[in-house]
Amino acid sequence: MASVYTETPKAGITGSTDAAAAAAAAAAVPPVAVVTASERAYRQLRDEILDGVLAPGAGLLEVEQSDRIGVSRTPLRAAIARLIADGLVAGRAGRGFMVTEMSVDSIHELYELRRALEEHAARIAATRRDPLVFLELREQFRAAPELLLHGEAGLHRYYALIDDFDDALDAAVGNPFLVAALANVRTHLARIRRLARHNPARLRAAAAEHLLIIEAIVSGDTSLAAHATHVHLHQSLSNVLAALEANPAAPVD
Amino acid sequence: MASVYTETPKAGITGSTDAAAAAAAAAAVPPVAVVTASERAYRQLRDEILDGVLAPGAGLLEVEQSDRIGVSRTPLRAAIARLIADGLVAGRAGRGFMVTEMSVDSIHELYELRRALEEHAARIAATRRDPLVFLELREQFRAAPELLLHGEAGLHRYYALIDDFDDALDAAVGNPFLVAALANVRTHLARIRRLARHNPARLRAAAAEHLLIIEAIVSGDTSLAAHATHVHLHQSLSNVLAALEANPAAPVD
DNA sequence: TGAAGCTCCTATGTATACATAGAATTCAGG
DNA sequence: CCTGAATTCTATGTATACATAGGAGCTTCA
Repeated sequence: MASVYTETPKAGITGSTDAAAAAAAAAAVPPVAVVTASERAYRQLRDEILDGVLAPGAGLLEVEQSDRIGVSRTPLRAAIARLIADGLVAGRAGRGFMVTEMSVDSIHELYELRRALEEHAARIAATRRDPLVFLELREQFRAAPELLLHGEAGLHRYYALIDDFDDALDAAVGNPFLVAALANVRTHLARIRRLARHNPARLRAAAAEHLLIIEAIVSGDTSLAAHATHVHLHQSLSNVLAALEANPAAPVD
Repeated sequence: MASVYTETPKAGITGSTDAAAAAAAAAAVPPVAVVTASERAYRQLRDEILDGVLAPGAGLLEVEQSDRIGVSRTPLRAAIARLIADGLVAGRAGRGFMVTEMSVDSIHELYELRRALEEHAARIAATRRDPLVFLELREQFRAAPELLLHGEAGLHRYYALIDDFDDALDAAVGNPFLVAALANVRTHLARIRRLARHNPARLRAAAAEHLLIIEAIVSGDTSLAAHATHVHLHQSLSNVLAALEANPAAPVD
């Protein structure tokens, strides 16, 4: 698709860096910002579901949503079809569609799949990785705890760092099937993260866990990479469940 | 839905007879085959891709396909959207869509994901299985080599048996996320199986490998279940690659 | 003859009108 | 007052007409 940055009307804290990148991309790719209506509808609905703006169980009516987003029913239907494929929306028998629920059971199930995929991915990455990339990541994660002392901006950079790690893992794995499966898991994970965020102690511990995984990958220790990933996911799940226990109410504001 | 057989737009001379038949059918079986047009289009295209009737790399034009299948472009677009989500179809930049290719590399990649998922599933099944189900399956697989001596019909029953095994595995796992990921893998696998079928010796060996997995699951031996699955997948991949080596040409007639 | 530009054409993207099934509501009867 | 059935209403499923982008082919000029 043409432009990567057509949405996010309010982001852009990094300013000039992003602008420069966008400009370079635009120069390289003349067909600017021809994002289709269905793409816009898909991204907006997806973001809103992931952010909890559209709560689990919320009904999605075609006319209502198409009117709200400003596209006709046809592209909106395409968007909903994609969301159904993502598992974020489910069709109700006769009465429209709804945002899928995320029960505690389904969180367990999601993490079970996540374990299978990420442990395997970690093993593979430890074999096929580009050492330089992960050496750089190691430095970043060593400095990560520092980020957590700098408020909201630092938090954002921390999360961006985790995204970088995920990207590096995907690149090292180099397997489109596995990467796609991981992407699907991360989609659902994004809905869960909302519940458990803002826990500095946990984030510091998570950084240390990531660091161990990275060191295992750097040194090519497949077994340690897998086991460290297992431990990390165990701790992550525990944290999520504890957060849910403490705040059983629906996470939507 | 008006009629299930809308494809004859000019029929309708029989009038009352059809109406009576429709009424009788509706009375007898309320949930009558009200398969939507998009569902029909999806299934037909999917089957044709999996069977190789639509060869990898083949172009899919909306008008052409909608005309051929007998639905309008709208439901056909929905069908193609689902196929894209399945990874069976990819959009080409400006020139329509095409059936995705299956290179030797992508076969390796698919089996890498398959290993991750099925080994994990086997472990889980060995823990959560219903013993009776797998004891029954064990009997069936013990008798499986016999099936291979009875021509085409026996072959069909053999493949049906493997489907039963997959279903039992899914049921034992009881994890919608994992089951969905497995289903996706099996979809792509179906395209590969065409290449390597009709090899009685391999099928007999595969039955023995399945038997070992089942026995591990029955006895709750998680480690053996995973390792036996790994071995099975290794042999399966080897067989596929050997078949490809022997017949490098595209399998499509 | 080659290359560059233009035109046409094709195939997707979008909007809208219409058909239809299922749910909710309401009305009638007991 | 409750129950049942018919009706209305709503929301999806489908068809089709129109808009538009991108490429292929042709034409023209050097």
